[in-house]
Amino acid sequence: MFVSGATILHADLDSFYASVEQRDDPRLRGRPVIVGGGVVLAASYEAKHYGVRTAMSGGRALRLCPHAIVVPPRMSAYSAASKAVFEVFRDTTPLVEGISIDEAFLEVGGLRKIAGTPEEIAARLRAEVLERVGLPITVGVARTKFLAKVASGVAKPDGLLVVPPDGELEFLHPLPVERLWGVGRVTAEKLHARGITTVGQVAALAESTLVGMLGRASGRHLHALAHNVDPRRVRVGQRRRSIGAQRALGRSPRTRAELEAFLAALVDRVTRRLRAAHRVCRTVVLRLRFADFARVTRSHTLLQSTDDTQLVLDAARRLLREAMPMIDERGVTLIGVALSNLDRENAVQLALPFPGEPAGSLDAAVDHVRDRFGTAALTRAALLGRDPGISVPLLPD
DNA sequence: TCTGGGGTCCTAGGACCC
DNA sequence: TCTGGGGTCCTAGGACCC
Repeated sequence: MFVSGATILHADLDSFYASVEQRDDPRLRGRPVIVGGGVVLAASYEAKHYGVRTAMSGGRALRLCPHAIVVPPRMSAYSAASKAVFEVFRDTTPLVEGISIDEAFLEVGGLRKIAGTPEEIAARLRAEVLERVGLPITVGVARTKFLAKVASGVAKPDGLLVVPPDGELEFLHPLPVERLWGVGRVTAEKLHARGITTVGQVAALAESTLVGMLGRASGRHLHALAHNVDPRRVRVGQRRRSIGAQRALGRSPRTRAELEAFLAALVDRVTRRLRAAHRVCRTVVLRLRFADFARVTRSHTLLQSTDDTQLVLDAARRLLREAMPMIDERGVTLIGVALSNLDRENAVQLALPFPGEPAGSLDAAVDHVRDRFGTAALTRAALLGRDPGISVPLLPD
């Protein structure tokens, strides 16, 4: 069925973590609440009124709002609240695309006959989230995802805003460029430097001009958004593309042994999550941050996908060892591990008679590849085997 | 301002293939 | 010995989002 009109909802919980805290502790209601410690993870609207913002340092936040109440985060409570809210989403429509712990897109275009107009559905959704979970939520309704997201941002907090299809550019063009999804500090500064502050001014530029300023992808993206061109559908069942964990270390120097212990704990955490999700990874990424806040990554792609703690740890240790000179020189303040290239098998593994079972010998795997996929696949497999200690002969065509 | 933890996507160069 | 075009994969870095 072809659906037109403003049928996409963007539902976004307001100051999510802080709202959960205010819900669970009546003494916090109506008062400025900051969730976090070193940095602000979330701030209630009472705190935002004083200029407190997410990701701000705790010290600065308390200078802006000295009487704020600081509470430590309770991730399991937020996770449970998120699950309950997503249940309400899925009771509203099967077409739910989660974006993060506290926001989602909902397609409601097919529900007009049974559930009413998108605006009616959105109003009911807000009432149900409040009644069933006890949290305020803002909903933007528009014809495109991007515009629905902009609408919810403008309607916050605790609001509902519908952008009618015949009023899209009138709504969009007066807004500041920072409202565009994908425009952060760096891009905003580049635009400001050329005197561009509104979406309308961006829309007046040629795509080639924007590409010249911001690069190909960003330029095209921004050009499309400024003209409200966004053909993306609401998609269910989007899978995660990486899984990571990290730990801030403070400024005190760390020994190699301490770093290895942190690394092992991180690898244990991410591989547990990997297995719980029934996924496998092929690339292990070590993340480091130094005292001057510069960041680097070092990565290694395994010959075969795995969910094994020890194999991932071996790779992570090797990366850490190679990075030690850099760490000794600059001092490390954060260590992290990410697993990516999820569920990407390679030719050798595909060719094994029993996928997941270790090959008896690499020679056997090589024979399988040649027999079943031909020599081209074998050379590809050989490339993947450039790991130290593993040699696969490169055969001529 | 002195900074957490979890993600996504894009770019660019080198190595290699057909 | 020098020459092409189109493509994939890996690695590293960066901007951005919540």
